Amino acid sequence: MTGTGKRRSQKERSAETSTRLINATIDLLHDRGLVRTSTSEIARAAGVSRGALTHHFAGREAIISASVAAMLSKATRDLHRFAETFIARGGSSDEIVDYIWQMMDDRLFYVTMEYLPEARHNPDFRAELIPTVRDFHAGLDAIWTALATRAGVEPDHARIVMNATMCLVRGMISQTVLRPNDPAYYRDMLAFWKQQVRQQFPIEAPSSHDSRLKAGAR
Amino acid sequence: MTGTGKRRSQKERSAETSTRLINATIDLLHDRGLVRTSTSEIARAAGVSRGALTHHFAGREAIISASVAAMLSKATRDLHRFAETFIARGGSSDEIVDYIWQMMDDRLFYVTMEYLPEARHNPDFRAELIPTVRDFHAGLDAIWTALATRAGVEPDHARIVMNATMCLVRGMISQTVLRPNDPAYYRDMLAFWKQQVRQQFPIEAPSSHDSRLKAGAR
DNA sequence: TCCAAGAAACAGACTTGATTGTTTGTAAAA
DNA sequence: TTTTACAAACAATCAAGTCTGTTTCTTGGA
Repeated sequence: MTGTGKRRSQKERSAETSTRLINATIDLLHDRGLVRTSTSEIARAAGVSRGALTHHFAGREAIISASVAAMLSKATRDLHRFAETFIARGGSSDEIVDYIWQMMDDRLFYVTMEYLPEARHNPDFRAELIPTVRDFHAGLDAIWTALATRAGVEPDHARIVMNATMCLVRGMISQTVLRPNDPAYYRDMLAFWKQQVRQQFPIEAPSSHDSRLKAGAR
Repeated sequence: MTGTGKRRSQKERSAETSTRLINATIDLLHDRGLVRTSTSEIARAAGVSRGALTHHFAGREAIISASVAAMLSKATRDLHRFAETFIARGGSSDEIVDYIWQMMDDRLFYVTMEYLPEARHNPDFRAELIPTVRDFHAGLDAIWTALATRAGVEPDHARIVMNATMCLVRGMISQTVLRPNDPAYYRDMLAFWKQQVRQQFPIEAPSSHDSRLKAGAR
């Protein structure tokens, strides 16, 4: 796909296999879970040998950690991109809640649930992740402070609402595991929350943007 | 401890070792995590042989599943006990939120985080848990419908607030993993939430009950 | 420009350690 | 004496790390 021609620089080869391995790792974390994600399975899913994996990553923990960091970095970039357009067009709080749900429901928090226990019990693993998580939250902050400024609300208060939103969504996705196949439940709860948030940021709706995003059907 | 005398019935012996094994399993799930909880470790922590474990439980999955179910059942019993006194004395919504936080922060949701990934990827394991989880939620319902009736609020609306509370707390405890040592953060968020819930149940505070429960310091 | 070392990227076999389920043996209660 | 509760050795599996070998690219001098 990428290298159609025969001759590729080592940097290109290296970068591609790294990416393939990392993508395969995220896929496996999501589809089969951390405990079922062995280095052999990763190599197989990436279409490379196990030797290639050990060449690029020091060990299992290293490739897991790198993959999670890559996923978080991507989410952070997306977040900043969203913040830009959001600020430019003066979006509503509903939009933010919808975006956060979409983002978290699109594998992000499912994968997070996989590695959280490991992060809890493995200090090295946790320490390596915390900076990336901080960056992610900085991205969130950019959006919410914009909303707060526009609504004339204390940034600290906006931050509480932001964090509550994140916690709520985390909890909702956690619940999908033992309460599956109930999209209406999650839709209604998100609707309730959007209404609560609206009350915290009393802004006149600038235009009727299409915020009819549905909570994913699980 | 339990059996000081020498001669005990087989039923007694059996029940005690079972309990010891289950308690040890919960302890290990909480302290070291699911992946680090081997059957040998469980037996060692329970002070019995691995043979005893295999005699009482069909395998690793069985003892994990039984232990989690036991933990949930205990939480459900506690919930019903709380509901009784809560209804009797006409407690406030703040009390409920505090109780839920306490309960979830007292190992319940930390252990839950350990097995959620397994439940997500292992249909048998999940299927065995769902009924117990349902009972647990029925216990919650008892409390919130009492509050709703007293406040003259739609039970369905109370249920949404209840579920949102559970989700929020789940998300908060999830976050403690990658945002540790910040008790003020969790305290403030819980305070914010209590205020939100209060607005949903407009009741005159019957008496100044002592609701100054602190969010656990993590 | 071409051609050798040399280095980097990859492939695959091998070793070791841990863990699970199984099985056989023993003590205690029915 | 028969069954139940427990103990401990055993066998098989599996995954992670290590190591050795092969291919592909890079580099520097003729």
